[in-house]
Amino acid sequence: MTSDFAAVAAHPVPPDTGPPNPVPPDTGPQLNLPAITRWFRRHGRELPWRHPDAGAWAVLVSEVMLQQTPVARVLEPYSSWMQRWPTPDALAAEPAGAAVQAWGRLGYPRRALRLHAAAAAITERHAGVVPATLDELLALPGVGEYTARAVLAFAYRRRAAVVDTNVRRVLQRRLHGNDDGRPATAADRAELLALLPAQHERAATASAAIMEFGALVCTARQPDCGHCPLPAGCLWLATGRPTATTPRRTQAWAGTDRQVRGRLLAIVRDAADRGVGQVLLPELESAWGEPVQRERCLQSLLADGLLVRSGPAVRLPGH
DNA sequence: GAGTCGTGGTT
DNA sequence: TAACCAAGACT
Repeated sequence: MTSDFAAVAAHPVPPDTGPPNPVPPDTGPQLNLPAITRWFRRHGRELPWRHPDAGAWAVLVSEVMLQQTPVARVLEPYSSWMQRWPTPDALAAEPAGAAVQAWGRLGYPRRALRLHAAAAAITERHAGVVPATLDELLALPGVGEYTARAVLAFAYRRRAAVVDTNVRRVLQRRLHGNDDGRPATAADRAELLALLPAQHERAATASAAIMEFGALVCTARQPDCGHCPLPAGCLWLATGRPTATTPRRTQAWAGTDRQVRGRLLAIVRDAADRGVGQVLLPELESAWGEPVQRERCLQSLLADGLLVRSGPAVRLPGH
C-alpha cells in the first residue's frame, strides 16, 4: 500500500498532452493529490490572502485570524486590518490595545495580542520581513505547527506539510477510513509530506488544494460524496462512511469564564470604539452578576495583558 | 495529553 | 432550540 502511494507521489502531475491517466482497477485507498489539485484550480475560492500580490504578512495575518474562525467572519476584519497595517512595522508602531480593538468580535482576542507581538518580533529580529524558515516562524507568538507551515507554503511557495483540521479529515477518511475528528498530529504531517509533489511550487499548490477540498467538499458535517470530484480510492466511502466512535466532548459555554471574559472585554472595547479610553470598575459589574467569578475573570484579563489597570478604571493596553 | 481560550451562524 | 462547530496555540 505504501509503495503505491510513493509511486503516485513521484509522478504527481501527468503531462497535459496524451491520453488521460488510466485508472488502475483496484489500487486501494489513495489521496490522489493530482486530482484534488485539478479540482482546486477550477473550483478554489478567490480569497484576498490568496491574491498573487498578497505578501507573507498578509498570509500570516489571515492564518492567525482564521484559527478556529470561519472564513466568512474573517473577510471584513482582515480587509480593515491590512489597510491600516500593511506591514509588520506599521502594526508594531502602535500599542497592543489598537490591535485588540481592531480585532473586534473575531473571538479569542489573545490572538490579537500575539499577532501584535509577532509584528514586533518581526520588526526587531527580522528587519520587518516575515521569516521564511520553520524554526523562525515557530518562534513567533501565536504561530504553531500549522500556521508556520501555512506561511511557508502559501506565502513562500515552499514544500511544507500544512495539516489543519480539514487536511487531517481528508487524510483520515480517504486513507484510513476514519472520521474521528481529532486534531492534526506530527504523524499526519509526515504522512502528507511523503505524498506531496517534489517541486516546491507544485507542493504549495497541492497543500492549498487539499485544504480547500476539505473545506468545500469533504466537509465535517455533510460531505458531498455524491458530487465528489475525485475518482475512487476513498476508504471511508468504500466502508460506508463510518461515524466517529469517540464523541467529541461538547464545549460548555453558559456561565463559563470564557463567556464572562468576553463580556468584560466587550465593555471596554465598545467604550474604546466610542472614544472612551477608560472604564470605571463599577461599570464592569453589568457584565456578570456573580462577583467572585467576575473578579476572577477580570484578573485573568489583566494577567493576559488584554486589559490594563489604571487607578479606579481599566483600559486597553497602550491606550 | 487534557484544559482553556470567543464568537456567532447553522441545524 | 440547544447543540454543534470553524484554516489552533499554548500551558
